[in-house]
Amino acid sequence: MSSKEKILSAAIVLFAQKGYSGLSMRQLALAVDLSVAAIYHHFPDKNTLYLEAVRFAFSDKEQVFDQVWGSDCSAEEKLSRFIRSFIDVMLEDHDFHRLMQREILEADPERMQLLAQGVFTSQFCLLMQLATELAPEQDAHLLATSVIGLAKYYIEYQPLLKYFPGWKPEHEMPEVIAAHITTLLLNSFKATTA
Amino acid sequence: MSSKEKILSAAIVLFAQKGYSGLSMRQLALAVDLSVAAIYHHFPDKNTLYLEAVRFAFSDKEQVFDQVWGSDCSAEEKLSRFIRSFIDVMLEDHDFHRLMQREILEADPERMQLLAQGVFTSQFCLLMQLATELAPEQDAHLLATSVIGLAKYYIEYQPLLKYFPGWKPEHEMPEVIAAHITTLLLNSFKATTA
DNA sequence: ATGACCTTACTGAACGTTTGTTAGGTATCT
DNA sequence: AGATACCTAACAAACGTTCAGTAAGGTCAT
Repeated sequence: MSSKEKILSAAIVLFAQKGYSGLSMRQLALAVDLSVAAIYHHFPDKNTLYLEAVRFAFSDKEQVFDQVWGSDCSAEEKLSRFIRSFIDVMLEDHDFHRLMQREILEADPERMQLLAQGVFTSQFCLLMQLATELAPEQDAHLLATSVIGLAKYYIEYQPLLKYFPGWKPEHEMPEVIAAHITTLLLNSFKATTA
Repeated sequence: MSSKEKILSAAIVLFAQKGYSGLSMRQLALAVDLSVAAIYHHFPDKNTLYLEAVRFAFSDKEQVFDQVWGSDCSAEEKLSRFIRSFIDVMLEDHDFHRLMQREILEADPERMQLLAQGVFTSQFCLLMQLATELAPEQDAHLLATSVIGLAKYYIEYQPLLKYFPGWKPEHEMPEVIAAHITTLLLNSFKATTA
């Protein structure tokens, strides 16, 4: 792995942990065992380093779900598998998830557009297509958003949810969350088509 | 309004915008038209100022939904009203919402516990109770989470969602979002009890 | 009523540290 | 010789924090 890549992947982790202004160039330099000036040899300034780190983190997240869409099973089964894969990815790659949360918080319009069109569009379209298949007379965009929203919320708010009454350890298990969301959605679709 | 309150309410807005390390004491002092030392007269240091600001922001959010729970209508209608109120509050008090997002990102266990038990527990319990009423054989905690998760996601991810294909301006209207979520959930409940 | 005294709310200036960034120099490899 | 990858050392600016001082307001004995 080249120094530049080492810097980028360390930056992803640290920016995700501490945020843009929370991470100093010296801390990053220390983490990759280089001098500060060495970082400035590879990147013109902190801001473009951050942008490149974000782009780097998002670069290989596109084709994770190919096995889901490729499999030839029922639409219901596809939804179930997508939800499960989505939760797994988000739980696995925690840094990616937190970096994304920070980007959403920042909500810079230009970067939002880049993120949407450059990274997630194809997945979102496939999900909308699946939604249309399952509930033809409903708004596909709203439905696709609901699917992702349900899954994302369970993961993002885990640290808070565990302090609410009625919480059980199983509420943090991917298969339990996935099963709950899937049945919730499929039940809803069943009612609308009936 | 006292100087202390003026500092706190300005801090809420600015911490929500820039994050903890993104806001300097000098910037805050400038915003409230006081000297930096004046702030230190009211608060021992930046960290406790932040904590007090968070507590201040969350302090009067408890009894917003009293009219929802107080009204004597069907459980379905109550769910519909709660979702609508929840979305309205989150859209209205944007600073509160962003500050909460930042707190979740930080995910400090002690503060999560404080937030959960001190601020949101009663609302969450009422929502769980409603969920049990609507779908007795399902996990109330998971259901309550789903309700909030659906609503929150639509608001948090608005800046991103608008760049996906199939987006329409109406997807940002509170009544449209609320209606979609409500029917989605009620349909699901209908299927499970049938 | 007045001067002494304490508290409260603030100010300007400074403390030492950390920040992003750069200049100049040194190896290593083509 | 020139490009590449790195270093140490320094820069000004901004950072959180503190200190000494001041002006205003209330309290209280005289």
